[in-house]
Amino acid sequence: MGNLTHHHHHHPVDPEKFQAELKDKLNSLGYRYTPQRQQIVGLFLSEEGHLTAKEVTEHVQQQSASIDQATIYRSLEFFYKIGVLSCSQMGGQTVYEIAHSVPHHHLVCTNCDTVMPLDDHHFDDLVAHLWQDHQFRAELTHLTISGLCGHCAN
Amino acid sequence: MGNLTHHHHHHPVDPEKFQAELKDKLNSLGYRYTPQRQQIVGLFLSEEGHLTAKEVTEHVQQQSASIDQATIYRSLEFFYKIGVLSCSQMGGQTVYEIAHSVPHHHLVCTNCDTVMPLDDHHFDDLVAHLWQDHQFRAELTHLTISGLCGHCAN
DNA sequence: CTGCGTGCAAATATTTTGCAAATCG
DNA sequence: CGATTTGCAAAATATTTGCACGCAG
Repeated sequence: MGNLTHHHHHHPVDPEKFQAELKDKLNSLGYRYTPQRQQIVGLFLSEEGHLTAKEVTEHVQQQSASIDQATIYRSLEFFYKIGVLSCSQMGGQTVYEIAHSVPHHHLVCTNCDTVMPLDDHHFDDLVAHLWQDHQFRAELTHLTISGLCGHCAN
Repeated sequence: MGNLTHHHHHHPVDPEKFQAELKDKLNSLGYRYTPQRQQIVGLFLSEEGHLTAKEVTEHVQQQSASIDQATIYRSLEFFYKIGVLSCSQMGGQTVYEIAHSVPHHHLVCTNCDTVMPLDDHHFDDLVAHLWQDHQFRAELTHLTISGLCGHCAN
């Protein structure tokens, strides 16, 4: 199980603004935005990729504080439930990332482990076919497709 | 994590012939076709679906003998390596099934947990688009698509 | 008989849970 | 203050490994 590199791309969100709004959101729901939670969300904002629970733990504990594993797990689950993080399966591992409003998928290069986001619209035809041919109402969220990226395919 | 029901469809292979040929294949490679391995393969032939290591253990141990967990894990890995079983991820779980020569995928109903096989050709257009638009050479093997089956969608 | 494979037990890895103490609002 | 969260420790779950014995070929 190799460690995953991530495709960084500049995000439109301002981290500080995001965190401030998130704090308000949590507070208005009766939840708290603790330093631990801030640190975890901060990590996802700076990394802008998908991280496993283990990776989150490593990054966060290396940064400074010693946040307990259990806290990491509970926080990831918490943020997933309230829709701040999304969760998917990549190579048998559960990975989390900031939840985008637009559904998207991932292309993973089996050679260099680069992960590229893939827009949802690529699956429109497939979804239509599945409905027509199989009466199957596909819910395509966070599909992961393996293969060779342009760089490694040549 | 609900337990998975499977879509049974009659297989073109004769279980006894399959097992006999498999024995020959293993022997010619210097491997042995032990009762434990026979039982495991027999299970996959009769179930004709995907099973987790845990499910294999339950079925096999319930059948008669008490095969050790470790043996199950080692056998699944063994059969995967020599190409008799294929392996994929479904809902975060590793599942195995008899390796078919024709690549195929799965539709999983999130309501009734039914699993339906899906032919590879549905993805031809997608693969072509990924290559054209993203220079990505997709290796589509064992994709799992969630959604509602015809029965549950209505 | 030879070495591949199994059972057993223990190690390792991953995730979850109970509970008392800490702390955010 | 009071409910939410955290840390800690222990439990539950999942998978792997070492080793001596058993058995298929």
